[in-house]
Amino acid sequence: MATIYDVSILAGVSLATVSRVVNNNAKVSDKTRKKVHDAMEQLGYRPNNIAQSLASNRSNSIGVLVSQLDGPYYGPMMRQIEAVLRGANKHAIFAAGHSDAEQEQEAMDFLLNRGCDALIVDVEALSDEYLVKLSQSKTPLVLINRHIEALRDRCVHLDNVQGGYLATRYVLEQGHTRLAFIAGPHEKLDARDRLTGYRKALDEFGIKFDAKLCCEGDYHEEGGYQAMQHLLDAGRPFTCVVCANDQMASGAIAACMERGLKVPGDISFVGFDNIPFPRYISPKLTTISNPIEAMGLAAASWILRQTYGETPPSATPVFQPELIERESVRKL
Amino acid sequence: MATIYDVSILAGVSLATVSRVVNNNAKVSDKTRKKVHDAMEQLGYRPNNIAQSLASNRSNSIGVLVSQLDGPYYGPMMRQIEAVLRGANKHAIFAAGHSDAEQEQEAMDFLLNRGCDALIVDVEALSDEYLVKLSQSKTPLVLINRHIEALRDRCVHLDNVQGGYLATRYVLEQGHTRLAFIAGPHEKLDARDRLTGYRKALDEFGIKFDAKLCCEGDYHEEGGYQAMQHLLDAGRPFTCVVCANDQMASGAIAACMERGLKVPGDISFVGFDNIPFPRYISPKLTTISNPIEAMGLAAASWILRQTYGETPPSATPVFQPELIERESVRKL
DNA sequence: TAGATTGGTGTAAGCGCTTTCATTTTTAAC
DNA sequence: GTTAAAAATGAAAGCGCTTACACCAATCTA
Repeated sequence: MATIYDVSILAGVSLATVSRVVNNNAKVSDKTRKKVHDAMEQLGYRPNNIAQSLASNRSNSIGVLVSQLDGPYYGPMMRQIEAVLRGANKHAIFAAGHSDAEQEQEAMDFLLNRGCDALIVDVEALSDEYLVKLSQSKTPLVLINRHIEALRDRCVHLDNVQGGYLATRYVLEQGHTRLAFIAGPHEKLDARDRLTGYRKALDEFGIKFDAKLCCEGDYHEEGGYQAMQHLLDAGRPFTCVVCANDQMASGAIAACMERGLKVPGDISFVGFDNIPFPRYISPKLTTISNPIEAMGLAAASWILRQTYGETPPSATPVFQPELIERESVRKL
Repeated sequence: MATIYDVSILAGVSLATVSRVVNNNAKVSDKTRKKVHDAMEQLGYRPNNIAQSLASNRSNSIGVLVSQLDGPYYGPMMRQIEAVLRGANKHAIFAAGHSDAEQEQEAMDFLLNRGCDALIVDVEALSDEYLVKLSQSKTPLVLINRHIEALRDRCVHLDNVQGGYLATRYVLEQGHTRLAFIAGPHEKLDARDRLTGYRKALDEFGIKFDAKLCCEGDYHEEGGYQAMQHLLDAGRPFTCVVCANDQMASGAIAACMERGLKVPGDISFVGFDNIPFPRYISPKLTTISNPIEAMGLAAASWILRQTYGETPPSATPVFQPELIERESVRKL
């Protein structure tokens, strides 16, 4: 592999000059620039990223810590982040935290050790204090799916309360009055927020919240399936289930089907997140949009500007959910 | 940040000795080792990965090139790869090739420029010749979902012909004789193989392949949906559809539902890949298993041994698909 | 025309490690 | 107690690049 030295010899200039044309960051005469470009081309020269990083104290890598690398939720976000970063000739190092304090911490250390220039982080178990402290180090940081007031201009998140509210208000408007709720894990902020939105809408319609009709799931199909069994076995009547995400809604619907219940004939469903799959099941799932791709884009752009840009980025916006009306809710 | 130099001063030893204890790769007396460890602890020393890489000509990163970063297929594979690599204190750099020659080439260059120590590659558009040539460079390479005879010991792939065969044989055994097939994109090898398996089973049962009942999709829900519309509109009768993957099967089932056709009452379906979602729709999809996680594991382990291990890895096995019988096929 | 700019280029000192080779210390053998 | 072999350590030369600084020539300014 040709080095910058080889190029400088062939072009008849100094190392420094070659470096300048590679980085395009200082005055070089057109004539010299051409000589260098010709030499680079002739040698098939590729800058050694690692040497660049060491010398410049920049790794050109951004650490991305998410709960999991698979699943319908993080996939699109990662895709967007990768695309934006690669477009800027940076790269992402993805790590999975699995919603567990120890694993999240280990993943953070891993990324920090890797010399990431900045971090995009979606963690649940790490404490606010830790994140605030981390944000004060010189490594830029942006938080996804989390709202910490002290870090508000670097939190990319959805208004989950509003989402829960929209979903619930919609079914109430359709005439349902006996609602059940399949919640996400209570330790997750977004899950709590979605529940808050649910209760807010109930309040607004003067319906009392019934804890017996609120069941906690794991955000996966299986959890929704089991929660639905509980709900059905509890003996309390209801005509509609609001689910804290689409995956649980799918599991819950499967449970109904198994018992011969019609959806939405007997029971109506609203989901949350608008993941691709449930658009293709019958009935098509009415749900709440979650612009995760836009959030990934926002996070990556913010980080690029903050870390490598000349002008600092503006504060990140709070993303707004919207109702996506399909076929899983019956009008009463 | 403390450097190796700081540690050496505090411990009263030379740089070289500190490096030895950090890498644990040469004889160091217990006494010295302890002094160094104490000094490292006291200073909170963390080796600078980038400097290590430059000096040792090892980046400790493995490039992973897949078609896409999202979707039910690659997610689990990436998760597995990340877990294995991180366990070995290496990291993956993921890049998406989008099944397009230009983008795949660009992604390859990107990863190569990044100084990856090895590559795990799932590409469709890049030619066999290119890959063979690449494999002759000093960067170890393993191919996923592809079979190149010259590189057979480093191809991690599923026996897709067998999978297509199993799916088809099963429905034939259930008494179906008029089958349709929704294929994957013909430019993809695995799609062609699955179709080959389908035809093989038809042959075996003495049923003539009918091109009118074979429709190409895009491996996504939408493609399956549209292919199904075609099939239904073609006017040729059939009782069962073999789909080249689960996503298309889901889309196709949605198309049937929309027309009021019962599944499996009117039309039976088999999928392929066993992705999580269709287990939770009604009817539960009968499909062919695809051990993508095991394949990710195999690929990552192979690469670790090949690149950093003392003993070279053995040849990669061909993974075998299995039928997963659920509820979407009616016995005639 | 002297002096001050400015643009273009080169020199060389690192960045924080690894690793070869030489040197010193310890151990074992007699 | 010698002496040779083995074990432990240190000195120093890079790895391929960036960048502060120095330098020289060309261009202005008055």
